[in-house]
Amino acid sequence: MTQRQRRVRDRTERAQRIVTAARELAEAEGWDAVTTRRLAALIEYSQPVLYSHFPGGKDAIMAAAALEGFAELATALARARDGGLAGIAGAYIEFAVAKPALYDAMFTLASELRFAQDDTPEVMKANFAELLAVIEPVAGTQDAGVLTEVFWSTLHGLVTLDRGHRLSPAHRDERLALVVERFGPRGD
Amino acid sequence: MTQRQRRVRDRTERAQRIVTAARELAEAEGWDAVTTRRLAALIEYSQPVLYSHFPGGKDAIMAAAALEGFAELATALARARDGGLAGIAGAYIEFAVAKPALYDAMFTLASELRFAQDDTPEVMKANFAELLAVIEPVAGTQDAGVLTEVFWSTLHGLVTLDRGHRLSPAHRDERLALVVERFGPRGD
DNA sequence: TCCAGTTTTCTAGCATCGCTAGGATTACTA
DNA sequence: TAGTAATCCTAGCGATGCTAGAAAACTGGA
Repeated sequence: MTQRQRRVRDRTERAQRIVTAARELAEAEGWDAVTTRRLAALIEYSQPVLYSHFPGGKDAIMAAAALEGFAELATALARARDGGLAGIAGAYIEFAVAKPALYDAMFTLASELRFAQDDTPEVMKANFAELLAVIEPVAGTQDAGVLTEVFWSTLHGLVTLDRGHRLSPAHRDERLALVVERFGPRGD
Repeated sequence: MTQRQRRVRDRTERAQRIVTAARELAEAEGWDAVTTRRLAALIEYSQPVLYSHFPGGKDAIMAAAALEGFAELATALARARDGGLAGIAGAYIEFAVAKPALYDAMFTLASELRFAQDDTPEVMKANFAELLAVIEPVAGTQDAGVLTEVFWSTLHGLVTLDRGHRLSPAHRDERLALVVERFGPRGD
């Protein structure tokens, strides 16, 4: 029986190696360079092995990578909770800059993952909860949930537009300061 | 000589037909369905003809479509200038909802077009100018240019996250109202 | 009107992609 | 050790973007 346990352990290890290889390759050369053939070569197995682990194919591998990303982003945000608005906004942007391919998998290329659904994984909701925890104290009379959605949208927009060379690189810090000021407690 | 003129006119007309066909197909079935073979069939010419018009291939065709999009967005924003923050924000989101594939070509799939460069087309700058014109009166002591970048990021984030089913569909109007309130003139 | 020369267009094919069927190999069971 | 079951690989399918070289159409001067 212990042999059977070793076999399933080997399988999960290999699944992890696939996702890790995909992430590294994506960060190094972009998701377009992540082909099933290159992945198979990296883990030193043939192509169909990938499909025994991820029946959904390449999309499923990207979704698995994205799920890891959500978990990592959630812990990064939790660590920055004490920093208030500026802290959590900075942590969010820092994550997106440090792992751009992963961020893409999470938000722009995730055709499989859905938010605000019943089957939405907990790790995905955790990110929203972290943002909400920081927004709530400064929401005032406004709906904290909706305000969190807007706050999140601003961060996401800053990240994606900046990466697309749409924003002036010189004003990066200024933008962050403005976000903190605009989403801070109202003066009235 | 007039025959030569007719020939160049035919060529530009055909180039336009290519871009138009690409846009219609993209809005109907997404950019993945826009293949060079289907485009060639739609304009009733063979595949290589596309490359005589757009040496850059499919990416160049998407870039041409994106440029049309920037022009159309600029006029839509200009028309909404009198509506202030709420008007222009609503016009921006309405454009993105009405032409989602075009919006993707402009912002998420445009690997060729660059902002904030010397060779940035005027139509792309015009969009920023329209937003700036509305932000400027409410910027107060803050840098209007940077504030416009943040305001734009918020709109872009709302659009992309909403399309990715990341935001609650029920709160769409509430989010817009919150944006207008947060980016309006400060109360102090 | 006919015939070079130029331009335009098409046929055919290359390399690569995601993905899968079917056979071969290995490991487990009795 | 024979039979069964799980595992893996070879080979190939259809489709993609793109391109070389042949074929066709148009041009302008005898």
